[in-house]
Amino acid sequence: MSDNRTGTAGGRAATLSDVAKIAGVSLATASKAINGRGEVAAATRQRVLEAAKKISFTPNELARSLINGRTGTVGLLTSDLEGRFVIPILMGAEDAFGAGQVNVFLCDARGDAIREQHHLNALLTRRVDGIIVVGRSTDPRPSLGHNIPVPVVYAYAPSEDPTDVSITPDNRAGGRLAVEHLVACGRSKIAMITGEAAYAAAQDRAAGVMDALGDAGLELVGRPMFSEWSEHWGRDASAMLFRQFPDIDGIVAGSDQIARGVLDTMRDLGREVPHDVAVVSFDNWEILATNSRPELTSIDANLQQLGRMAATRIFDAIDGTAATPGVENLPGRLVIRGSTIARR
Amino acid sequence: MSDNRTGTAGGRAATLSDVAKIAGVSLATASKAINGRGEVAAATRQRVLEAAKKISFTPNELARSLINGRTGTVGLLTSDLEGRFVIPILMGAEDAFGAGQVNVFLCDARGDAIREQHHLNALLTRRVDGIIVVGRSTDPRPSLGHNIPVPVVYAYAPSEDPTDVSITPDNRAGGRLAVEHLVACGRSKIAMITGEAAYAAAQDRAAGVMDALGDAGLELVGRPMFSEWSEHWGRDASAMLFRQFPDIDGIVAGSDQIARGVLDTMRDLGREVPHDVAVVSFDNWEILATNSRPELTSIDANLQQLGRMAATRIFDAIDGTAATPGVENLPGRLVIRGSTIARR
DNA sequence: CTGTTAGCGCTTTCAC
DNA sequence: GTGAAAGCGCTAACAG
Repeated sequence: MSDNRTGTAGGRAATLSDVAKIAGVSLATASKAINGRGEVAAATRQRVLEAAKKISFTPNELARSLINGRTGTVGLLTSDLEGRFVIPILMGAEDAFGAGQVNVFLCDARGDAIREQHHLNALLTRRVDGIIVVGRSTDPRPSLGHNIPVPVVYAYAPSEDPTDVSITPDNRAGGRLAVEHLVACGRSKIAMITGEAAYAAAQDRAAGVMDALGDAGLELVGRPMFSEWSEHWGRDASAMLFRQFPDIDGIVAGSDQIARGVLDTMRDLGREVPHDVAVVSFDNWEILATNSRPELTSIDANLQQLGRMAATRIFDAIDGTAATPGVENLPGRLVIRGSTIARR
Repeated sequence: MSDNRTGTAGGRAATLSDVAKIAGVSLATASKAINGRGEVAAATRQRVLEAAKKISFTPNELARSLINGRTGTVGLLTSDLEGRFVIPILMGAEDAFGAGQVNVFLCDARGDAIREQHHLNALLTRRVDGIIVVGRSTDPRPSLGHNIPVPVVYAYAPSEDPTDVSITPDNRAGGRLAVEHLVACGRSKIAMITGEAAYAAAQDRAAGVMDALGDAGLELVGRPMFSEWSEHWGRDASAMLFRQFPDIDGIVAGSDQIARGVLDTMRDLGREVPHDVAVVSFDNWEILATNSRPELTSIDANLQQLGRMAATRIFDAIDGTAATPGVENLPGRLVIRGSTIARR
């Protein structure tokens, strides 16, 4: 049953010339037959394919890559330890490339510049066709520079260098979306509880909230409350807020985690969500958003699409279609659940 | 400033023969100098290195791999969509290999056997040195078979085939750990709320709980409650449970999510945690465990170590040290927080 | 239609 | 010490 030189462990892997020998043709013909290229007689092709199957020949992509200068691999360089952003982006990229067409090297730099450099070198040495850099916040990050021989796209965290290609969520538009939805739900006393003021995401979302409130002829109740991106802060801030402004009827939470905290406090305070207070948040992290009471209306950043777009940019750049440099802002989408509109 | 053939985009990448030409030496000498091999005169080596730097030469790993038969890459084949398990495992593997030494292809099969096969082929074609298969539950999964020319290790989900090498969390030991801790905290009326009975994780943890209760001369209050792995179920089940057995003083939750639900209900019922009821759960998913009131005592599966071990097994296999086939159970560790011992 | 030949970029004997 | 030459596995002209 077992051939003397199958592809199985132990013996060296079958090569194209093994196939050619067995099929009784030349190397070139075997190559053409296997790749469906050139004009090969049907019978010959058949013979070659059979030989290949017999010794379970697997073409060596390394050798191919060496010739055509393309490896069909892409590096994903990330500092997103939790994998919360990077996984959807990776999936989007795989989708865009086509499963199995392109493979992705995932490198976790753990927020360490030296480790990042190591990984970058390794990727270049492996001759990846392109690199997607995924940051862990939407704050601009240092550019890898322009000495990189392959296209680079920055996803989630844009590059500080405006001549790089970056794609990042449009948090300002997201902020607008949140408020417009609350207003559409008949709310007019709206407050905002969000994460650390140092984060661009916090600032951008707040700016969008302000924009939309202005457009609706409303004013924010109190000031945007910036602190931790945590449930604890959501609980504490909302307690504080309602002590001062008992008539609030809508809250924009800077993240699903914060919103979870807000819901807790509403419960403690005997305020019913969404009847008394409607809550909308950001991230649409399903594990948090769909397990609360009620479930959270949240703004999804469309990360999978972000990944697809990043992959497409890489592709275009490889094909010579230079992508327009600069930061592209990808709008999010509102996912409506029970925290703004009661289920029946 | 810019050289005519730097490694920058546009011109073709610098090759070793470019370096050799500039340094005025032969290809062979340049190779030796760059790799610190053979006896090369110090002055010559210096000259070569300078030439390399000048044109920013990056060795082509493909060519090297083609020669020595090793690529320094490993495939991580997963069906864990959320990345909750796979990311720590990936990090552990990177640690074991050494950052930048080995790169990891992350392939998401999305629970689809066909996609998995595609990815597997792609990995083999790329000549990875080994494959780590990461399942999304601890239930045994189908083997990839033994026709694979590189070592394969199954992590998290073991292979159904006992002649494969698998590493999986020891959930039974985890169940013991949970009960032993509750008992140490002085609890004796212990109940269990967990996820779907069809999951090995649910069964194994329950078995461990029973073991430890027996050892302590105790009996479980009621029967283990199996259903969804969700906060909702945690809330509902605990409400039901306390209606029937009001004197429960300890609960083992099958996951942090379930525990979160339990905490919610305790709050609604006016039971204080941990004073009236102590709660211990599984997964130690920090985002859930550290944001609840009180924070959750939880059993961490040591996934990062799991990844390290998987990587080590791969290494050993590559080096010819065949790993012992079979399933290895990795014990978890108890992380104590406020849900079992009150903070002061 | 098929085979011969020349590489892709690099390492590695083995002479000099 | 250094270099010439062979070859990793494959593709791409070009002849036959």
